[in-house]
Amino acid sequence: MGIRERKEREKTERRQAILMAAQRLFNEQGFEKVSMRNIAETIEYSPATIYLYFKNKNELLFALQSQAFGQLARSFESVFAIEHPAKQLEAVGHKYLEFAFQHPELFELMFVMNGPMQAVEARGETTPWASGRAAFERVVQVMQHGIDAGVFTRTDNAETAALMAWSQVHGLATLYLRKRMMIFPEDRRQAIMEEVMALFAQVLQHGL
Amino acid sequence: MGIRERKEREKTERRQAILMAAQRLFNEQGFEKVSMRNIAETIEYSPATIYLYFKNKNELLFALQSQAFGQLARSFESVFAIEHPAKQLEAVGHKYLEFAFQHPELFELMFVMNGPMQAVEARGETTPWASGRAAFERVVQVMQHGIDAGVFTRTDNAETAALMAWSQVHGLATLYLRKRMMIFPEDRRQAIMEEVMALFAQVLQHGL
DNA sequence: ATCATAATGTGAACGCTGTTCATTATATTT
DNA sequence: AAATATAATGAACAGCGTTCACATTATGAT
Repeated sequence: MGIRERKEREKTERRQAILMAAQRLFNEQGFEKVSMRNIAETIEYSPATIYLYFKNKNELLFALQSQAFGQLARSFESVFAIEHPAKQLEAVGHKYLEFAFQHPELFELMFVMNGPMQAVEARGETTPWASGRAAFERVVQVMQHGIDAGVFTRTDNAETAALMAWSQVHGLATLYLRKRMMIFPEDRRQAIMEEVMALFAQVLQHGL
Repeated sequence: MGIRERKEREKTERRQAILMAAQRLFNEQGFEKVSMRNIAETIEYSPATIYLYFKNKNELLFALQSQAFGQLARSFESVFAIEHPAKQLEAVGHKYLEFAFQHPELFELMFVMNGPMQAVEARGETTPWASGRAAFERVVQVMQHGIDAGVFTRTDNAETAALMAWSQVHGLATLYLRKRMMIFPEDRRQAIMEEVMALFAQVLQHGL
């Protein structure tokens, strides 16, 4: 009897439907419109029903965040075709920025919102933050490649160097997305960001 | 008749009392507890009364944010005593991190929350974001000093270079405060951040 | 001192939020 | 067909920002 299997399959299908509805709300309406009631409405369920599939909103956001980090990590994959380590690292940085600009609301979920991380904390130390770690690991990999190739010689710690590069680009992205670039004229913001990216690439080579 | 003056003074005093109450709530209870109702309760007023002194919550947050940026800018002042440009810049970075760690909730208000920036947007293009600009200007000043002294030679654009340095430290601070350092073991996080800061200082000198 | 006017403060309400729980409806098993 | 297990829901709670008709208090003019 495949009833048990069908039930399970249907259950995960409904779970996925909830996640997709939430993702759509994120992308189309912004994170502020992602309420349990709005999600419920788009899948034509009662708000209470969602709680049969997710313990609470934080867990739902966590699941969504994990998916989003998967997307980001996948978007990094193409850069492994590039050989020159410095160019490769630069490409990762631009992929990161591209993702941030194309999915600002998902980016917010991944790096700004409290909800998903509270879910991680609530789960205790048993389950680490796997999706975030996996995405970061790709950058570490790129950095290690540069160290092994003898292009980056000032450190042998790929993790620290990767975090430095990540922080640089992440800082730029968040300052922009959180509207803190308002100190610059609107028509100059894009150009300034590109200048910063170019300057950082140069600094990595020769210093400032 | 100094009645007019007294009235005005009393009005600004009450406005200030509201801001102080809000600031206290920020620092002691966290940004989530800063509700109009909680602010009203701590100054023993009705929630509706606050709207006689601030158009809405966003404007209140904006006023608070401006004060906080003033604090940050003031905390930068001591570094101007340092002569060597690289050391000076490094000191600014550490002051920034120090501020972020000592006032995480204010930092959130300054760099993460939407409210205050929505107030800026609502005011239209007439009033720029002065408090943020002023704080950034100090970093530009430090960077310009380094360029003029011939220590930083790879660019003559102090603003771009300042934004690069700001982004680097800001990215590190936000990743930490937004709990995205969870990919590292808890007891290693502090050390890793210091390693990144040290590495960046080194990279500014010689590249990676 | 009395009265009109201006300034200041408030209670109650609206629609929104996440979440819980007793109840109802549906599907499966006996 | 009856009993049981699964799935879904309506209603409620306490919180949120905000508005507005109303009440209170302080000022100015007579």
